[in-house]
Amino acid sequence: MARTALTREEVLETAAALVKQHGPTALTMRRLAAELGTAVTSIYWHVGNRESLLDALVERTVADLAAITPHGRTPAARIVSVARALRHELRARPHLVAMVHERGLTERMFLPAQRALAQEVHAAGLRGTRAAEVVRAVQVQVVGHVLVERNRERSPAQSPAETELWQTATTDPPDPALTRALAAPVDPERLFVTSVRALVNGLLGPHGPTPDRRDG
Amino acid sequence: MARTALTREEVLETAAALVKQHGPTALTMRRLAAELGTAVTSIYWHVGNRESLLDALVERTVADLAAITPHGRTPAARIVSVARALRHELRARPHLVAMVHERGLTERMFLPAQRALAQEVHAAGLRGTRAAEVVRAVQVQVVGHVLVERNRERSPAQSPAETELWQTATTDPPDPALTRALAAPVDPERLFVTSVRALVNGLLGPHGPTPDRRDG
DNA sequence: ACCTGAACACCGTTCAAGT
DNA sequence: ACCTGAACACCGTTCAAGT
Repeated sequence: MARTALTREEVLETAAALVKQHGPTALTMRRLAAELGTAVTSIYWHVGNRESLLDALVERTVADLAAITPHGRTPAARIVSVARALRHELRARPHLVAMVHERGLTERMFLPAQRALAQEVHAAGLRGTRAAEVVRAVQVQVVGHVLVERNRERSPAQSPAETELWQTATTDPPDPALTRALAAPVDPERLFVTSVRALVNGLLGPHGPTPDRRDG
Repeated sequence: MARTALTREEVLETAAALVKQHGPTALTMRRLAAELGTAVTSIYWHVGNRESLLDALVERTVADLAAITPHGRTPAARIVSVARALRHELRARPHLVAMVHERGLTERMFLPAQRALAQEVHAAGLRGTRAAEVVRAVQVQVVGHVLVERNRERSPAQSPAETELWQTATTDPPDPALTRALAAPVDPERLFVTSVRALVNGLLGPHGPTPDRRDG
């Protein structure tokens, strides 16, 4: 009843498919073996153990991330376009990105984008440590947004809902319209673009970062 | 060999201690039982199962989060102070915060801070949906930073290091000082304050959010 | 070089039985 | 009302044995 020879590539492919469809918890060695039609222990010969199998999947994801090219006229617009593209790519593979994050390889994954951002910040006239700060601020902004967004999506029914919580506030709200707006659902794309634009304006604009003062 | 009567409170306390010291994976029902000096199955009577035990721990963390009060003179400074305090609180209990995040209760946990931010944004003269957008942008900014920071700390030795990656760049870097700065280690506190300040300036300042245009 | 089943030490959970 | 041990169906991993 021998099947065609098992390859490391085949193991990785099937494992990746399992993760994409049902999340990382669904990737058990026994289930993977069943999917492949082999004995559980054969997998060990090809990939070592579960941990290094996951490592390999993560490595793959990092490599998969397509190169991102900026679009737009001004440096600010081009930076925002990189941020948007980045967000899009990350959201296309949530499970695998989460695994990259858990393994602390987010930095690695972001390198191509970082290069693109660096070029734009340079074009905007910033140099040295100040320029680096802008690159990093944008990078953190993007990763942070994606992580928070994903979190929000995974749990659409908060209990109690924000609405309810705001209604039970002890102090009267200063602005009913604000209260209503905070109780309403979020448009993540919109919030994302608004935030990135504000951050970039704040960093590139006349009020830019003040490297020497630390007090709030 | 009967010990004093087991209480739900005692179970939660011991479970929380285990998580704080060794992370959530260390919290197995058998280990918890050993720590408590009872049979594994006794725990089930008090907390149902592992899942609802974790739920209870998360609920506790949300409740534990101390009320945060703004400091400073201008609304912008007061917003930044809330952001810093928030970051500090979150970083004090990383494992539990991660669990709150995984369970999608980040929103809930942030409500007190959200109220404080709302008041400051109101004081800064913003109203309605625009004000709400600022509150949310700052909130995401803080959570995002904390998540990314924690990720960076958990894996101090990136392989290959950023330095190495930048050195192997195919295109010549436009700014050697920028390249050097990006290869150097990050000061997270500094990056955080710079980013929040820039975001707040960008949102409250003259270039504020433009709610109707969506193009980058 | 590659694959296998048996075995080990773990899990979370259920359940009938105790007091 | 509270606690217990036995049992079940899972894990990841090791290892001696096969070809």
